[in-house]
Amino acid sequence: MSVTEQARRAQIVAAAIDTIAEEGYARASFARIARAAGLSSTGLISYHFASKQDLMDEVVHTVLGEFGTFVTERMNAESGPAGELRAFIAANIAFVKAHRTRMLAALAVAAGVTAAGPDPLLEADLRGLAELLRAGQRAGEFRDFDVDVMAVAIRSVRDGVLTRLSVEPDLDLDTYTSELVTLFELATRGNT
Amino acid sequence: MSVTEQARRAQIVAAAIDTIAEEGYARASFARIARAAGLSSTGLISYHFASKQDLMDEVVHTVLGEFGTFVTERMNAESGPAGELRAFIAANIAFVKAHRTRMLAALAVAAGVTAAGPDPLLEADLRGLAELLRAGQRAGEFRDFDVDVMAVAIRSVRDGVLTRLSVEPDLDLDTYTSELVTLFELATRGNT
Amino acid sequence: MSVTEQARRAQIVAAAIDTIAEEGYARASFARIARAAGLSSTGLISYHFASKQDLMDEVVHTVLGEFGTFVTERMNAESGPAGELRAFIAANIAFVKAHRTRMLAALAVAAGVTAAGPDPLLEADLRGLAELLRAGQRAGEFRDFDVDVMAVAIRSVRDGVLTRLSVEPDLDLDTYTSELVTLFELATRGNT
Amino acid sequence: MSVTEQARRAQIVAAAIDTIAEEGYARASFARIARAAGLSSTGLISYHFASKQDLMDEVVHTVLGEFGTFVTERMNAESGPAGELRAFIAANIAFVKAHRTRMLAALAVAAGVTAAGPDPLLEADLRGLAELLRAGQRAGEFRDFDVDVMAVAIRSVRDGVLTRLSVEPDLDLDTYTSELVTLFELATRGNT
DNA sequence: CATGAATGAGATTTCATTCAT
DNA sequence: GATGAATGAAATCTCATTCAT
Repeated sequence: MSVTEQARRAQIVAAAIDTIAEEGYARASFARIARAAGLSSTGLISYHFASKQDLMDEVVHTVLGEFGTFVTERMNAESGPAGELRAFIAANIAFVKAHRTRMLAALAVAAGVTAAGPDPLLEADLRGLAELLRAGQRAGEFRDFDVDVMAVAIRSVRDGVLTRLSVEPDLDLDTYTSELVTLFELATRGNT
Repeated sequence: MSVTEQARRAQIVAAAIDTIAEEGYARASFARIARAAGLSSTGLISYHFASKQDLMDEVVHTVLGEFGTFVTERMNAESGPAGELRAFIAANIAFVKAHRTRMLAALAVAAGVTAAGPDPLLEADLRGLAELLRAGQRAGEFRDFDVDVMAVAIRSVRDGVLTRLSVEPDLDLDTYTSELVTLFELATRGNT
Repeated sequence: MSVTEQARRAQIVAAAIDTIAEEGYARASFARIARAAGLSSTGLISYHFASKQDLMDEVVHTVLGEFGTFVTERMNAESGPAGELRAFIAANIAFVKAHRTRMLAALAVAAGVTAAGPDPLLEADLRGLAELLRAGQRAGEFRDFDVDVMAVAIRSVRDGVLTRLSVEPDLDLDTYTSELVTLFELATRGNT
Repeated sequence: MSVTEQARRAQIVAAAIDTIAEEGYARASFARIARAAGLSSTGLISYHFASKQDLMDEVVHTVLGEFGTFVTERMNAESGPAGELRAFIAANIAFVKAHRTRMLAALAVAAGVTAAGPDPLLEADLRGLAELLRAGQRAGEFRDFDVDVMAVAIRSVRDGVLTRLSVEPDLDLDTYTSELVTLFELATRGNT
């Protein structure tokens, strides 16, 4: 592949990422991507990519490639699993912080997680969860963590299990239940 | 709103849920929903719902309403925040287990979480994470949890933070980093 | 199927026939057919026909249906194979005479015979053949037929064999050679 | 025109013939022809041919040139119109036998005869015609020819007249009717 | 001469929505 | 309330042709 071709592909991929991040995956049509890239025609995208799927594959590959490099570097700086896990989590968030739109675009394509507007019902749920956690802290049953972060974590895991289930339909949900109950018990319990 | 009207709306919402669950959100067009509902025209959907957004709002409202009732009932059976949290987590998964497709449909609309096929890169990531956890268990640094569940949990939280970020762009990611590092340290560390 | 629907389909089929006849099969796009039918959008064609193939199938079916009825009626008026064959040939040409464009459109779709412009080389060929036939008449070897008709017939059979060959690749061409040589010998030889 | 230029044109024409023969005229795009020719760009075709029509003209010219030479040689070996006609018919089929794809490609372009799949309606027609002929043979009205060949011949002439009509719209169809009726009467009648 | 890149028109098809009956 | 028909915009993809290098 020539250097010009590579540059064009990269330019189109970048425009696709921006478009997905700004307008959502569903609205990331060739027309919008071409406009974002300053191309004269959607035909040019078809010229460089065999299909829309091909373009989206490259979007995912590009971002997850950067992401993987970023995370791996930070994990290698640590020794021992516990340190590596700390590094993994921190690096994940650090990458998200630095490349929010890129990462959102990649997940929108690969994991089907799109940036939906704040749904009132889901927000209420989250607030209710935070209140429960705060009550637990006041009662001395929970340690002193950030209740909003914990609420997001709990709900994220719920959603993550659901998504996982669509990939692996035969998941043993009883195991998930007991494991996750234990997980958050350990993560929340007071020091007593 | 008349009884007939309510019944029709419910019928259409049910068909929409089925269609989203079976064909995915992107393919849930009025034509397919009408076919699933046994309606003779897509015009009937437009007659009963102001717009597609309106229908989708009702889809979310319906399922999350059922979900809320289900979870709240199980939480009320417990007393004390710790018990309620356990009940919350267990009830979440129990509902998912019982109403997988309904819940997937609701999340597809509300949270933009669609059932994407298993992306090779993401699967590899998950396996790598599981291996790290297993290594930590062998080294005695981690307790004896199910590594697959924990890996899903960790990644889910990463994705959840990202999604949260698109709703609340000014999230304090440094707090998230330290809180989540602590969360998973407590959740994974050995008994020593 | 409602009467309105039938009428619309018939109107679209008629417009398709006209368009194919006037502009050729290759140029008979939905846009041109819609324009010919006075429709507001190509979407209406897609609304009434599942695909372009579906429309074209109906074009063929419609015309060949009319054609079949026409020919069969005239053949039934005769008794005995020789009379029926005469009726068949005459009816064929009579139908072509009356419904030239319809028949051309049907053949364009079904048999891949499109109205090509007069190619100089093919025209020269035809003239050469006519001259040969005229020479034979002058020499008394051939009977007194219309040389242009005979030339068209001979060439048509050649093309027909070729087309047939693409449908039935294992055709026994040696049989075809001897049979056709005999056929045209009988058809052309003088009365001596 | 330089030798190189001639070679390139010939190469492209050959690739066009192959592509038309293998994929059909409608699918013989510059992209496919370039690929078949092993060219790196469709631009090269445009460089050597003024337009697609120009290329197709050369396709026809090339094949019909070879064809003409082949047929003329065999006709010259005969003396007298009747022998020449025999030679013409035999040579036509012999060329078709030897260069089926080339000839099909040329006719696809020049005469609009493309290799269409076997249309059920047309096949039924042909079988009906063959049965009529066989009935005539059994009744002693027809001589002992191959009914399939005769059926193909009769239908080919009908199609040929139709095609002819699109080139020469003022054809005298009454003459055609009587001439063709006579032609096939002579070609089919029994020896009585 | 050859190449790869670019162009813009045009293809079929799907879609949410509107409207007369 | 329900139906079928119609609308027009927008989608992806293919195409012949042009042009700078």
